[in-house]
Amino acid sequence: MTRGKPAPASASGTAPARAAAPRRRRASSDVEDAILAATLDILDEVGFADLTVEAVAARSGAAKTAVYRRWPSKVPLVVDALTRSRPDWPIPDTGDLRTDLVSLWQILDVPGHRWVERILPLVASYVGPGDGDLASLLRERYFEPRLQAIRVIVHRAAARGEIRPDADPELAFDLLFGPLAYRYVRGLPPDSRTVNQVVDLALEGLRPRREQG
Amino acid sequence: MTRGKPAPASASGTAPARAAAPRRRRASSDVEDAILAATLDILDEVGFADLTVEAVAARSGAAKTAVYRRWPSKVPLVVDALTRSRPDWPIPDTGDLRTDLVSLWQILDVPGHRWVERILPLVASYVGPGDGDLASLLRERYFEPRLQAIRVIVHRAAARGEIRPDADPELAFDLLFGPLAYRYVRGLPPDSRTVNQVVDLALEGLRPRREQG
Amino acid sequence: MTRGKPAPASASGTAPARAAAPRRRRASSDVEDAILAATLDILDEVGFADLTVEAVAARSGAAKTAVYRRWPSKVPLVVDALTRSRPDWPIPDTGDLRTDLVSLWQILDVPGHRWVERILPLVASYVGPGDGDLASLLRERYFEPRLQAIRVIVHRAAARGEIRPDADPELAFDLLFGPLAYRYVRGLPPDSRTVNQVVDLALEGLRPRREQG
Amino acid sequence: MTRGKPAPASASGTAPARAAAPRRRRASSDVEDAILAATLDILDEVGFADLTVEAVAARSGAAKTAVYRRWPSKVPLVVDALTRSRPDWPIPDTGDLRTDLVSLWQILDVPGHRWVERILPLVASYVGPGDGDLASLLRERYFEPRLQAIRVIVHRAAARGEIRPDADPELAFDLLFGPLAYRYVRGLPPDSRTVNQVVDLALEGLRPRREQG
DNA sequence: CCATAAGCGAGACGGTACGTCTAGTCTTATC
DNA sequence: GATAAGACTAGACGTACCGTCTCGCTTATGG
Repeated sequence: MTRGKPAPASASGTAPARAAAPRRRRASSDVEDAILAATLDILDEVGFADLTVEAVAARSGAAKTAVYRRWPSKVPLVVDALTRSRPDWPIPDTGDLRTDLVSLWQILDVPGHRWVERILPLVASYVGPGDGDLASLLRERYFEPRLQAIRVIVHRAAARGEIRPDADPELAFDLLFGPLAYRYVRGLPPDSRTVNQVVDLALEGLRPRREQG
Repeated sequence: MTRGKPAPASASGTAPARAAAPRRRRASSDVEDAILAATLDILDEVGFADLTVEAVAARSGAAKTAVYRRWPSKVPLVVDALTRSRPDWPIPDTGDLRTDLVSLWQILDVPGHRWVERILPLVASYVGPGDGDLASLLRERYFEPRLQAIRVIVHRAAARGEIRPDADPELAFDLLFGPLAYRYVRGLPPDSRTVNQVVDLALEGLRPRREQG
Repeated sequence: MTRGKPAPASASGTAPARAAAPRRRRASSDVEDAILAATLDILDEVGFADLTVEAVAARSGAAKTAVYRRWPSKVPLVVDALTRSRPDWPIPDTGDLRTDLVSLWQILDVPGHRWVERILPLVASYVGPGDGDLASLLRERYFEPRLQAIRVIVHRAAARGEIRPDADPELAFDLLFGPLAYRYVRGLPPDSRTVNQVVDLALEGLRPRREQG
Repeated sequence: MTRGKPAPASASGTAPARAAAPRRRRASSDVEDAILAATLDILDEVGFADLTVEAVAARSGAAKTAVYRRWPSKVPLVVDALTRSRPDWPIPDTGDLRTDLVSLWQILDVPGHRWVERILPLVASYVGPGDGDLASLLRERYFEPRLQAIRVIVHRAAARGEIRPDADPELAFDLLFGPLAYRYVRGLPPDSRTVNQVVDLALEGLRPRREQG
């Protein structure tokens, strides 16, 4: 038999009798925005592990169907929500490589940025090699903009003669973001002093100054 | 938690941009016929319980809207589909009451008739006392023609002196169709032998012959 | 990725530290009884078509899992609920066939009997030929006891010489229950007058009285 | 609503009547070993996200109870399984800091080592600040041995005069493991060339060669 | 004869319920 | 007393349809 509420069973089918129900329907992009906003809210409140699609739907006022129509499951939804907005942060250009790198991290790792730097690496670790499309999305929306910022910063520094011309920005990227992300993993979130130290080491290495003389 | 494909990232949605096929539109009666035909097809294939309006729309090539514009729900749709055609079957007139009744059943309960006698009683049981209009439709289109046939047959038999003049055709109707419909309910569809026996009993009762001598 | 609430994450696994939750668990047969009772309640309230497994679980205080562990879906559940109790009604023995048959129907079709005679034929019509086990259950629990009652009544009547000795009880069964069930289908529930008429006709047929003289 | 198989009609339930197999009982440590072994097997097969306690119990032949008696949930179980064995790997001592660091990573990140370096950082990211005991376990069993190895290596290098005496081993640790773990997160597992480059950069920084001349 | 309104296919919308899966708890009977 | 087995409550999962509602197009109709 039928699920849901049955029809009012009005006649055989001769009388149309539109009863003019008050239910409203939102535009598609409104629904999408509401879902993504609810996702970010819930991420903030309970974290990634305890976020459920059910709760996202309820919070956003959308039907579960509306969520699943757009995202096949939780991980792509969260990735999309966290990386939706175009990167609008500026690439630091202070004239000094060290200051640029410190500034970049400070710009990115802020509460107002929804803790993206904190949550997304965790989410990323759920993406296996089989999820090609999702991996691409992550690369394009998350890693690539950050990598690009490093490229610009490193390129400028090389132009200034601060570093050797053939320095690899991708390694610089890993060397900056890797240790700081690792600090979150270790349960010791990096403070500004740590960021400075990491940048220093990334820049200067462990060798004593005396060898350089 | 499985991963899965990411959203197509539908670009916020300014341009709907339906390009697609050159949509055709059919005449209203064509749509109606297609829907009813699809309903009967699907009834044959999966039965009443598993028939869905969604499938009817898909099969008929109509939009769900087009179905709901005409019928408020599944039950009225099925009733309409099953009883649409005017009763074009002949009322048997063999000169013998017993033969008339057996013939009547044989005329009605044929595969080509879409098993109406089998399915419709089930559908009818879904119609509650609150569904006045639908109940009326059922009565007019299904029960009344059959009852009328019995009336004619019984009247002729009474005129021939085969039965007592005050015999109630409505009871005769229940007494013929009831047991045979019940056989379907019991999972033991009546064969022609059973039909004969039912008619015999309906006609002669259980009394021993000796009382009649 | 875990579903549901995460563990309180107490320690590594050295400390069990059971927090002594107040949740209680019931014995298996209690759960079964609660589910069946809830099923009957809901059947009474909303009818078969609108009964949902979800509601049964909620009403009974059981988890949906507990329902599905025992019954694969709604139809078997309802059949089981409606036919669970052993038939404890007496087989009438008034010394008169006609009175026995009328009494039998009056005994069965009572409100206190949860309208079994009304609902179960509808439910039965959902059981297809493929549902062998369910059809068997129906036969054993519903049809067979009624058929057996007819057998006893008819046998006694034959012994008394009221009817001919070779009268077929199964046909008598169809001839009594069929028309009355059909009356429900037609939306005209039988009153006691109708029951009397059906029994009379089943017994005496439509033959004119003159043959009896 | 689909039909389906009826319930086995379990006879109201007076007699439980467990016949079954003659259950054997294993020693406690056997059970523990079996559970941990099953955990590692399943981790290899389906990864952390899709590992379930249910599957671990089934694979190990233990009851779920036996698992929950020892570990409160999946994360502690996995942490325990991955870090159970005492660190038996040697701390490299080649006389060269660079070679020591490369060797250390090669020793740790081997397939036979159950991909601990790959999986555990992911698992660790599930451990929140509230999970004090679990965080301690992680630190003691995973991070501390690796940190200690770095301490030894760095200390030796400082003694040899390879690096300045006040170099911070903890930063060296983050600078070595962070970027490599980050490579897994980015979906680009580090090959030996990458390990070399990371070590080089960690050691020499981005400074132009001219300063060294 | 052309404008306009009704009806069309398409399909997303908020929902309900489905039947499945796993979590973590608790009972039972066995050893 | 600890065990294996497994039923229990709880609740999220992802799917199927429900009946409603835009949305542009197409085609009759009526001014």
